[in-house]
Amino acid sequence: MVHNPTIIDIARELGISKSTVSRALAGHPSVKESTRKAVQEMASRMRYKPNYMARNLTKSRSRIIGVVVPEFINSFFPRIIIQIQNFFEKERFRVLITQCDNSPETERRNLRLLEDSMVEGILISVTSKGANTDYYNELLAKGTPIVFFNRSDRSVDASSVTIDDYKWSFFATEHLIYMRRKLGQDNPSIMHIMGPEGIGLSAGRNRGYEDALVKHHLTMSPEMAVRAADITRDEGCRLMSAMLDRGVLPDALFCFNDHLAIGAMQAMLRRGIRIPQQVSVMGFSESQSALVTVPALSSVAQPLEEIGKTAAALLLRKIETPGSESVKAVLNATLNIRGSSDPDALNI
Amino acid sequence: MVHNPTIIDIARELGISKSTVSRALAGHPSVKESTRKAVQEMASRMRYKPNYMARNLTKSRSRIIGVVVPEFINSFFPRIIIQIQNFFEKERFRVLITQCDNSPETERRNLRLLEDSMVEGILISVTSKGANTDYYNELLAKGTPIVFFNRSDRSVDASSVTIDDYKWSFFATEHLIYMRRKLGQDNPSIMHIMGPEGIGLSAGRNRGYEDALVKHHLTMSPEMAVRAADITRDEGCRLMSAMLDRGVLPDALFCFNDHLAIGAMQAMLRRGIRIPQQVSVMGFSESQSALVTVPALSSVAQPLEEIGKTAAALLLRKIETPGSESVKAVLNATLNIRGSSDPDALNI
DNA sequence: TTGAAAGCGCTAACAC
DNA sequence: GTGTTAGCGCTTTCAA
Repeated sequence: MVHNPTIIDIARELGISKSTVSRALAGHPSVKESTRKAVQEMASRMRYKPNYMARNLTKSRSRIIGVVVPEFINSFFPRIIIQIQNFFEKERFRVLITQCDNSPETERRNLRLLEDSMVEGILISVTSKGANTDYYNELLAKGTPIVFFNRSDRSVDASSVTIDDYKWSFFATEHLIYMRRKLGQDNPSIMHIMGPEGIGLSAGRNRGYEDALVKHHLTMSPEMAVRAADITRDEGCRLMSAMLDRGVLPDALFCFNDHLAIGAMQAMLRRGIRIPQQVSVMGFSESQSALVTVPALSSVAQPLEEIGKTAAALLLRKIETPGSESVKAVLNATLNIRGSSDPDALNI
Repeated sequence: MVHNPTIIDIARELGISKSTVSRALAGHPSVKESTRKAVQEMASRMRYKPNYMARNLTKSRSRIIGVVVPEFINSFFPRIIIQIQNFFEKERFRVLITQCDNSPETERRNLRLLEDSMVEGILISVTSKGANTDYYNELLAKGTPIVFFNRSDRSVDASSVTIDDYKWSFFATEHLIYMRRKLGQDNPSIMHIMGPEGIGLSAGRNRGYEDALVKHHLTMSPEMAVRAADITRDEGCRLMSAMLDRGVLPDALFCFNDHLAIGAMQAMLRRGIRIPQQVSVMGFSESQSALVTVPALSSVAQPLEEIGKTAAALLLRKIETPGSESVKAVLNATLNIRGSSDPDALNI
């Protein structure tokens, strides 16, 4: 490794002191125009690069922010992360990304890694409800701001950016009811594949489903709401197959997410069940595969860009204004109606 | 922000010098057992955390390695990155991940970011052929090791981890030929949607396709090999539609990647063309959606875990043994035969 | 086995 | 305007 030039080298070369070089480089107003010019020229001539470790040490700042997500195999979190990176690149912060394979233990390890890396703030989507609440609070108490996005820990006093899962789940279910009634089924049976207990969002989405049934005076049979162990395609396939094996065919199906919905669709299509004619299907939080299935999968799309930007902006504010109050931002989602629930959209 | 305890605090508390504390914490053998114990206890009692910026400054190391990928919307790169992170977590390195939206300019910005971050090494999958060769060489000359993975810049003298795109593309094409001949078509027409010129891999995959045709004495009509502008589903759909509009229906289709293949399949299915009965389809580099399409898409699967681990290990070696020679690792891939090319696999 | 002292590269009072 | 000096928190000679 070649020795990188430092401000001392520049100073020596120019016969001035390193403080002046430092000030000149920092654009400090008290530096004479001519010397500033000279310093800058010499700096670029010597290919000088500031040593950010030294700079950060003196300022005792790291200019790093940390991100923790449950996974990044699906495009969901990566799309948000891109926004976060774009935002912080402009602010001259580095972004340290960690993912925890849906494991709360790994999430904890990741938080520790970020803490050890002296990040100035953390953006996190919680992996498992309540598992690391103590750590979030500890970090906050230490003065490290945290902003939750998508999956928040509501028991923690921090900013968050989410959508109203209850509301959109309600709308999604309502849409399914409308579609079946349009076909003349006054009392359609609506099945729901619930998300795992560990995911905080599951409860809200489940309540939305239930309340939609209540509003439309539909009977709520417990066997129609089944709990998923994870949120994969295989699990959706397994649960739907089990239901069909019991000889039950619902009129519509609302799933916690797209992967479960796609698996369930595959299980049905394999048995010759026609979608959406016999069963209307609706997923949640728009996956990449939603447009690949046949028919295309209806889903609730979240404003990923806005989530990322908003969360980043909220975090920056906390970093720059330590005492500032927390904001719970609730963004709007979109109901993307496609062929899996609406016969009129089949050609799309 | 509360003042974090430093080794000075520990030293004062114990009435010893900070050098001793430093040595005790570093596990230096010359420290008396009893003082080492005392220091460690005090350290954990005070919740001491080493300031890595200070430590790195003195050692002039960053313990950060950088990763540059073209995108991480698809699961391909994230799966590799996870391996890289796991590997380097054990080695107590932080991993700085950047993605460049398939833009060579952004790739350059990312490299600069990594350079400014004083990373000790870089793992990169090249976005656009030749665009930043000068920068790679510059970094190498400066002493920053680089390891290419998946998409390498062959003109640069550095380690790389890839698969033999030519070979697997050849096999994939051959498989299509076999399948059509099995159906009695002695001279099947095999269409190829080539990757963009900018992607270095395109050439190798294209040669594999061509040579397979040659080997099997099939005529190679230039109109059967069309160039994709990008590697998206939409582009695949567009190109296939154009082909069909010209009244041409190939017997088989080999695509640069899965997304193009899926788009092309959609274009065909929409017009009632039957896959694999009328047209056999084969993608490349296994996407998440390959199992979601109906029929499921045949594809060439790359050993993502091994790619990640190998690349990480090669980089670490370069970091630890600066002079060590470069290694061009070529890993094995797998032909995943599914319903889109093989009628016998339709039920899978 | 330990302490004193120098220094990693930079910033920021405080002088002049 | 610019130089001097004193750190930021840690490691590492060199002495003792």
